[in-house]
Amino acid sequence: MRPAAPATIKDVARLAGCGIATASRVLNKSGPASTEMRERVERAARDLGFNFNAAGRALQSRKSMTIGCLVPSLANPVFAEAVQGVQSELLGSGYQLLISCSNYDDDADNAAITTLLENNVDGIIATMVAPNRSTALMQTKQRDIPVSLMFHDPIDGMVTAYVDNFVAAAEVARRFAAFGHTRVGFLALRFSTSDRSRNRYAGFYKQCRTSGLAQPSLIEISEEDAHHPERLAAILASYPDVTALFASNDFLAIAVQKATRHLGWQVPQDLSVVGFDGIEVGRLLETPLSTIETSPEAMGRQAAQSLLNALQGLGLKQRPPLPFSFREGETLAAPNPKRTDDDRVAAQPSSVHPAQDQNQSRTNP
Amino acid sequence: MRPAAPATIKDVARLAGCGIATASRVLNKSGPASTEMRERVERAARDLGFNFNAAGRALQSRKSMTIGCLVPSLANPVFAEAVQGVQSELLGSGYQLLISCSNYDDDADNAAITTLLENNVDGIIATMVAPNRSTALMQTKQRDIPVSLMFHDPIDGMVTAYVDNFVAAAEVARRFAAFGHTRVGFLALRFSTSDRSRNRYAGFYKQCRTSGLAQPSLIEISEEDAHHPERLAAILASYPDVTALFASNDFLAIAVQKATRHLGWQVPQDLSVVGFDGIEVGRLLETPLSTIETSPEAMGRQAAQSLLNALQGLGLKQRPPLPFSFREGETLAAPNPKRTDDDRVAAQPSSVHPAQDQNQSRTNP
DNA sequence: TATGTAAATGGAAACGTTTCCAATGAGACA
DNA sequence: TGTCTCATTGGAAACGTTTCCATTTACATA
Repeated sequence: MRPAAPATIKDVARLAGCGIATASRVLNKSGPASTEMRERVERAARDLGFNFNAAGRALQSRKSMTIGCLVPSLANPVFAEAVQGVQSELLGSGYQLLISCSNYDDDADNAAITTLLENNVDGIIATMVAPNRSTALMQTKQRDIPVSLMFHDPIDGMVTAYVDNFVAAAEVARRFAAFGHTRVGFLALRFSTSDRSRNRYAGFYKQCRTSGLAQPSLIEISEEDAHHPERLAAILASYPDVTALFASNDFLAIAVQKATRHLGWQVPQDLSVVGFDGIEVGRLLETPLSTIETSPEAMGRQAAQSLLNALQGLGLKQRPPLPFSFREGETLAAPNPKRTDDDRVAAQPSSVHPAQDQNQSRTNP
Repeated sequence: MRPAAPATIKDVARLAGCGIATASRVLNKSGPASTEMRERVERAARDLGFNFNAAGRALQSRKSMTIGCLVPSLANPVFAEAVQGVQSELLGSGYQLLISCSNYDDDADNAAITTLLENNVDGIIATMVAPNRSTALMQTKQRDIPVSLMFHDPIDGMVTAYVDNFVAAAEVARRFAAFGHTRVGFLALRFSTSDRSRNRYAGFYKQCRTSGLAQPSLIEISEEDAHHPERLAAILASYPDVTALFASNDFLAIAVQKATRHLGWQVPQDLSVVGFDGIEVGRLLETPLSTIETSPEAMGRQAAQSLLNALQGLGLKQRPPLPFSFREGETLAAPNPKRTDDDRVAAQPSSVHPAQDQNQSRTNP
């Protein structure tokens, strides 16, 4: 037998012996109905296994009951957890989650937003490469579709769920100073395309100066470098005077720990490392990672809450930044006075990082 | 000014000076049209910034161009990566991804499937607690909606993208035997609710017997235990004769490494540990994890491919299991002959795991 | 020129829902 | 009994699209 077409509200009305309008009112509890009619309709719906057809509803009500969510990648647990947070916040709300990933690509970002818009999403939650200059995002204003960002610091009056990257990064500089470090560095992966990374550097830089540290070295590396400990080791070796490194995310910080072993350095004796994000695995390392602990899930939840409020007509309101905390870990300590720079330079591998010069760029914020 | 209602195909037709049907044919390239008409319509569409309305389309065509995806949780990178694989495979296909998470809850699983069905998804990709006895999943048959599972071994003729857990786990037993271990254990988190975990144990158990090892100890722990190294340590200490442990996933294996430090044991000298999944962070540990390496992303891709094929009317076909490999790592070695059991027992902390008895259950597959 | 064929085109129905509005009926009050 | 109210109820339009089918047009052939 061929798949029986699902029952429609018409079928329910016919079985209940009433008009379609009445059936709709009963099933939606959206209007008056006698007790008897109510019972007849509900019974009919139950008997037929009736379910609303979302398309019909969406067409008529001009609401898709769907929320679009765009993140760079789900392979990054930070974003995956955020989406998880969004998802769980949306759970009882009746809204469904439409997902898109950009793989950190600006064009893909815009294409994804456009697609979401074509799918009539009622709202959008996004983390993008450049939300401030996304043409696609402009259209949301025109169409009056609320947008709630995640991770981004506030820009252009867009509402966002975030931790204050500037302030958090400054905290790291303060800790470095407290331990007596003077030459420090900032390690970033996608510095040019990540406003978060740039804000972290800015806050770090500012506080370094305030605390009397030397201007921090900005070390930008490629994905390739990050995945090859020996390459990363060579890069690190080319900054022999840096005694503490702030990595713009935990994965980078973990990669640094791994790379230092290639150099025969000890963390934190020879090099202190602090990460950002506070991913769970950082705790499990033999030397637990010192890091800025954030809650991506909370960001997802807050973004979802803001959006739901807006969708209820309560307005889209910016909330204060989410809290972060410094997780002590064991990768931050005072610089080792016994080891001289020469010792460390001597331990450096013979192969020098080929792109070393480019990577030594020291940019001001 | 209030948000301008988006242009409809009617507007396009009017501006192009043709019938709606013609406009539709041109825009969809679904029928004949003169070159001149084609130009007029396309120009009108461009000028109006026309986009199809998904709801109207879905209603008429009875296709939502939407695929539902249900996973236990996105906080687990294994599933997050799988979804990422699904997502990227779907990218150019015109299908959108609707996401749901069950948090490993059977009822939530069924509720989620029902919701997806109500949203008229054209197909479903899922990893569930118990797909074989999901009543909601039955409905997909009735409505002729293709379903493609991920991670599950084949059951009930359902199509699934998976690695052969039984065979992969047997490989671990073989490696244990090759290194000369005789007393081994299997550590599981959600043994009773995870068919994957059970299949891994079954394969492991079988091969242990075949290779002449003692019957492996089945050690089932709670989420709580896994997060508290001292608790896990106490549990491990209660299996003093076990020299090699197969953890049913990498996180557990990493937790074990961490817990052993509480006992003063060295991995792999005092205890060999092998994980399952092959998550990236395993590589970054000071002692890189030995594990069965799989590709969740590939599973997601394959599941999506199968579904897309089915959606094109090519039929839903089971494909052979995806490959896995044994990642050497450094947490598997020969048992240390110098350390006696007594030594190790002596190192065990005084506090004994309270639920120890229950956890010592040794079940046959 | 008349006829036939194929290509191009448009009208209109249908998809499933919500909701406006008019119609019905019952009870209350004078 | 006759009006008036108010609660129920149902008809029908509208949402934006696709597609069947009929009509028109152009052109080639007899």
